[in-house]
Amino acid sequence: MKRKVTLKQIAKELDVSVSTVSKALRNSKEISLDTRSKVQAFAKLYNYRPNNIALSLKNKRTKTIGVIIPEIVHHFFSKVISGIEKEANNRGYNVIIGLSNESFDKEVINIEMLANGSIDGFILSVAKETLLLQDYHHFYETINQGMPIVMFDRVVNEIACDKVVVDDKLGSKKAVAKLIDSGCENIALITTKDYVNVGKLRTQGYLEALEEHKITPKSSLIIKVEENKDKEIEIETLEKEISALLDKEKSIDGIFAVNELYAITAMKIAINKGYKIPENMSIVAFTDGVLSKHAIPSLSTISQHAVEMGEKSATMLIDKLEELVDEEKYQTEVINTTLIERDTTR
Amino acid sequence: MKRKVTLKQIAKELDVSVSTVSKALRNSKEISLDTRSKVQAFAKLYNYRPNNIALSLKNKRTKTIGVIIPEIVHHFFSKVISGIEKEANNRGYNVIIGLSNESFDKEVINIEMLANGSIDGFILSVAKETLLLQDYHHFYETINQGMPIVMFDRVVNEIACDKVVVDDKLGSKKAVAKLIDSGCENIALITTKDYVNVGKLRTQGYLEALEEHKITPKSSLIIKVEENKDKEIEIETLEKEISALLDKEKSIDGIFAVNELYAITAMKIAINKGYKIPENMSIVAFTDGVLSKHAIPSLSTISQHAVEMGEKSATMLIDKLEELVDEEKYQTEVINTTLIERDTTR
DNA sequence: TTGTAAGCGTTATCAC
DNA sequence: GTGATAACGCTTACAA
Repeated sequence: MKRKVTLKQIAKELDVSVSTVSKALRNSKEISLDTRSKVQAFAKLYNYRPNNIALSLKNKRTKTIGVIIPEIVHHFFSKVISGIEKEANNRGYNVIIGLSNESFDKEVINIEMLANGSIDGFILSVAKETLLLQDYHHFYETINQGMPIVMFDRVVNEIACDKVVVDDKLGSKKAVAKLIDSGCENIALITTKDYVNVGKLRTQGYLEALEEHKITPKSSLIIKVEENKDKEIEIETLEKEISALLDKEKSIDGIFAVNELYAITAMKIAINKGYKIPENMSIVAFTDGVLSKHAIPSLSTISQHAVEMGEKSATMLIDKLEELVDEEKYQTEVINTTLIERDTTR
Repeated sequence: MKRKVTLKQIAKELDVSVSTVSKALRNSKEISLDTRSKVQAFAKLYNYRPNNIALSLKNKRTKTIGVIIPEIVHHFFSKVISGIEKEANNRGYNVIIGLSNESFDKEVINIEMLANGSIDGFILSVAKETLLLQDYHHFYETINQGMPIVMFDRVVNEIACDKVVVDDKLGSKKAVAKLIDSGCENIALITTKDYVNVGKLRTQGYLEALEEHKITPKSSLIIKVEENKDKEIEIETLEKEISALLDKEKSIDGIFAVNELYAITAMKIAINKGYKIPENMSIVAFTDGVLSKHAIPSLSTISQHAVEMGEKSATMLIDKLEELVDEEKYQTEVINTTLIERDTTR
């Protein structure tokens, strides 16, 4: 086993000084061509690679980005990460991942763990619990220490930092408009409670779309799901609510759900109840993922372009780190949504 | 903006030496109680946190694990990561992610990037291209430098390192046995080409299960999918093959597919052709994921316990890093598979 | 009880 | 053209 070789060892072996080796390897013309080639040959032979940690300490930058997300077993977030990773790697950065599991404490711990020199900046999406508690001290502290943050998707408006978001309201409007255009007149909404920002915005989009088309929203057509750590329970509860809704409101001919899973759940129940999709029931979901694509029938969705969100977040962060952009100026990038028409709409 | 405070600054401020501060913070009783509390109070006030990079350099360990996987937008891999992350965090380690995108070059680059001091050890699943090229020099070099590797799922048998695998053959046998037990007599197999190890093993399991039940395998019932970087094309091609197969072999009453997507694809076509599932067509997939769970009807699968694989991998790596286990002794952990019976089997 | 100095691996500055 | 030295932030053996 040959341990990693260091400058010191090369210097000793070749009987020159460490600084000579260092310069020779960077091909400095301070050093004679003779020495240079000798050193370089030796380094190559022993497969010398500079130690990143030493470089980080010296340069006060690690060339790595910290990413904190609520969960990773989630199509949207893993897509965002793949976007971040792609852009980061292109620009010579590594990516270190922390999971908050939607917990405030884990988010704080993860941030503290990474903020002590391990990374140059954060890209993150805020945990639900944090949003609920509205305790943002860890973000403020990080920013105060001069470490830049880019928030994506679940952002905190009042914090001064770069942000990458989707136009949730507009996305919803597109979805609902599609349903209306294809002839739906009684469109149900399946959304989350309002404290999750995106749920709130998507609900607004639904309402506005109806109003713009002179349709009076009826609260009896809206289900607001209480989220549960145990998804099974959440979905079971939702199933009952949907079933009751469809039994009571026979006129429903369209459903807009704020995420794939709610939409799939609704579709399953509708199919069981004998609805023909999309003939007498159309469905659109926010958030495009594998589930929608491979469902039978495949679901029409609003795509959030997650990969693009990741890329954009990384670009913004790295630009700031490399001072290509004014340190004090914060931007909010809005990523477009697109309607993907598949088999649940006419 | 208050930049991060260092030992040096505290020392200067309090007019003591750096080492006194260092010791005081670690509550060494070498230092007078008076000084200790003074230093600790000051450190607390200024929210002092030791710089991880400096510690890493000093200790020659970073307390971070490098994970290299083929893709992250993939239920199995993201589950494994969540397992790794959980165990790593419990033991005070961070996780840094590299994606190979199934490419040999990207795998090599990622490993080289991280192997230069950034991490203490690797957990990885080998890229398909690497498997195909059978060029493993980057693994050998890493191990030679004294950096431990744990391979999971897609492993290279000939490399001496710890491994965590699933018993693919046995898992397949369970799946096929289930089909046979529930009355299927003509079971089709949808698998990958043999160079992907898991595809090969799963095929073997299928064959053995048939033989053990005195059923003669028929090659006409087997589809070997040519994988394609463009999944769309891969699936389109597969759709045609399945359709042709079902048209030709009317007696098929069961399908075993080596992954979810192949199974879903088969199911879609079978449904279109008027088969009733599971009444006259049963389906089981290897690999449990969201797709299976939420498909309509929901798919019976063989679960690989991905989270457990991740946890186990992390445990093995960290045990080795912390020398709780013999450095020279390599183990292969086999994770059990379980049959999850849902609505596509009787 | 406190401080000095060396060392982790690297690079930049300056002296020879 | 080469090398000694200091510095990045921290710990620790040893000296005072």
